[in-house]
Amino acid sequence: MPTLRDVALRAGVSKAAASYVLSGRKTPLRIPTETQERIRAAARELGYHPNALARALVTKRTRTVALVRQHAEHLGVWQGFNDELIRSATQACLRADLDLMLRTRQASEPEAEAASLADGRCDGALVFRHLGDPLPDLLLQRNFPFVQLFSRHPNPNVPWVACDNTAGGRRATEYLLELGHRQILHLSAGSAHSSAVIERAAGYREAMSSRGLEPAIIPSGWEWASDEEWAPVVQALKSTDRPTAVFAWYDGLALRVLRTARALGLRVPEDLSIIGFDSSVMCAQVDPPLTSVRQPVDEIVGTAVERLVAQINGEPLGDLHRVIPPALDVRGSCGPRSQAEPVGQSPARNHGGE
Amino acid sequence: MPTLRDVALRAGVSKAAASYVLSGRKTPLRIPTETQERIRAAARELGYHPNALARALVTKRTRTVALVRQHAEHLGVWQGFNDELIRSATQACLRADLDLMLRTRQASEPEAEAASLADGRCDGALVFRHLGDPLPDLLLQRNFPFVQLFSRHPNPNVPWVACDNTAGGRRATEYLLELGHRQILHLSAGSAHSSAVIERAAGYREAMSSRGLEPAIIPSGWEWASDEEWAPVVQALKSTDRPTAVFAWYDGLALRVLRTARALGLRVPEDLSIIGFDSSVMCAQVDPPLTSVRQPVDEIVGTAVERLVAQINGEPLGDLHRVIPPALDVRGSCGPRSQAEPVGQSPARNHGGE
DNA sequence: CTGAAAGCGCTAACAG
DNA sequence: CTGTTAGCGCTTTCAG
Repeated sequence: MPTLRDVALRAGVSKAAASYVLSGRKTPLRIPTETQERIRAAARELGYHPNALARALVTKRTRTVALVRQHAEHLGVWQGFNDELIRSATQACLRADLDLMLRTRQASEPEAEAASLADGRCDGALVFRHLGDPLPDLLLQRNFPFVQLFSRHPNPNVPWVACDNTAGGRRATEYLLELGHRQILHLSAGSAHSSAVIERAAGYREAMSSRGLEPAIIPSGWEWASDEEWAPVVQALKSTDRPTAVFAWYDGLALRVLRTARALGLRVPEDLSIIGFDSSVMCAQVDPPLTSVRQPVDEIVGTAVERLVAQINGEPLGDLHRVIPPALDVRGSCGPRSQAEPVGQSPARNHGGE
Repeated sequence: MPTLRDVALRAGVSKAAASYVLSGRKTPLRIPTETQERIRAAARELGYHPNALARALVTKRTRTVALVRQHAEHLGVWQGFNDELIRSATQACLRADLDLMLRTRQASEPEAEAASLADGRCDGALVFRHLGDPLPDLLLQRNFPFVQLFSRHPNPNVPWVACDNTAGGRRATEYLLELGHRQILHLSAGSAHSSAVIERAAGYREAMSSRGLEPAIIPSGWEWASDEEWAPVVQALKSTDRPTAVFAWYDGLALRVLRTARALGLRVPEDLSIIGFDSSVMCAQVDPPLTSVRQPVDEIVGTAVERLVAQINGEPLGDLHRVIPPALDVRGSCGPRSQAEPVGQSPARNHGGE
């Protein structure tokens, strides 16, 4: 690989001169156009390309940011969502002229991980971690630029960009309420690993309570849960006073409810309405297409990258936290509460619910 | 950020000594355990972490590999597949103690892209590009370590790891033939952007020809195609001598066929059998679950990473090309040819196909 | 067994 | 306006 020295030698100038014209910054000194051309020609002939390591070592800039996810997520959880996250991050980085690094090497301890993030290879990080993960605080301590994605953080100094999940949960529930449903089951996560889980449930609770309805939450159930773990859901759907609608905290779960409903002989949306969250690509692929609350991933990630760049450039962020409103993508999995069971009392088939 | 000099100073030793014990390599010189401990303590107290840039500048190793995809794929094409690729690459890299870099910054020309890949930040690359992309040849010229994924390459010096797509296409077709189907439509890609497309079609042709059947291929149709572009498929399914089975070159297409079939009032698999390729996560989510040929992504990517590492370490690769056999994941979208139309002649409804 | 010194390839002061 | 010089933080050879 030819180095800057080779180019300088060939062009008959100093390394400094070559560096100036090749790195193409607002040159503080003027070099004759003729000389510039000579240098550029030499570089071209040699197939010269600057060594990014050497350059970064002195400039302290790599034009690379890291995307740090939960290690456990390597397992394939949140399938569609991860895909969208990467796609979105890729595009945002493309716009910002940044490369994206996926941190895969396992660190022994959180401290080591934080330290290694700040090892010079990346200018900053997009952090997508579980609630309670020590990384954000450690990064803050080290003064390393980062923005947390999709989740709030208890420490007010942690910058984050997230969807208004409470509003989303409320919206989903209200949509179901407007359709006449009263027995609405919410499927939440067993261990609340993100503020999203908690907030979506909170939104659900709010909407139910404001109508004087009793919230019903099954806090278990992963999409890939064993049949045993999924049993409470099956049981709920089988019971005589079963819910007429289900709001799942994310699409993967909603999809599983769809399959379970079908297996139980329940028609969707006639017998059971289902609404998910994230509005991932799969929603449009299934039958009926899944109605879902959309987290504007592109906007969230795009905003996060913008703010990360600002932070890297030392610009003040002003407000550290950014809340993006969710939207509702109505598809085909929700319908009015069954005609056979009109809103209110249904003398014929009232199983005592309400 | 504390540097090695700080650690050395604090421990009262030279930078060299500190470097030796902290980089923990098979030390060519022995340092007293007591001194070692002192150095380690100093490092710990200072929260020292080596600067990866400076280290890489001299060692010429970054323990990072790049994943280079087609730029157009930022659009969301091959949705499920991309997801699996990243997940798989992440895991393979984790095993090999490597970080994964997604090259997102757009290069003006192929030469510039090749040059920038070799800018020192990555030790090698996993290349997933369209057929005819100039990158592999350029990388070869530069002697930069890489392995191409999922596709063969006309240049025999390009190392690649791919699925036996011809066998996969044959397998899918034969499975349908065994179920009694004779009018089998193959959905291929308009512009063959990977050897996979071509080979899957070739496998289909082989299987059909060996039974003396006429291949029927619609070479258009992307999943996200406009309705106009999709029209030939709709037309084929509507025609009186419509195919009784469809083999789509990848799952996204198969899923769209499923939706189209449903819209046309065709039952799957009773009226129409559908088989896809890739066996992506979505296959299990739809109803009926999609039968699909599985490309063993983990094995392909895992092998590629292994071989990339070998190449980086300067070990000879032996055979440059690796073919991984596909598997068939039977789910619920294929059934025997309709009872109303028994294999062979169907006096009642013979539309002259065969 | 240890420590000084050279240098990886580049940028950015600073004299000429 | 140029070219020389001094590092960035680390590894590694080579005298002590």
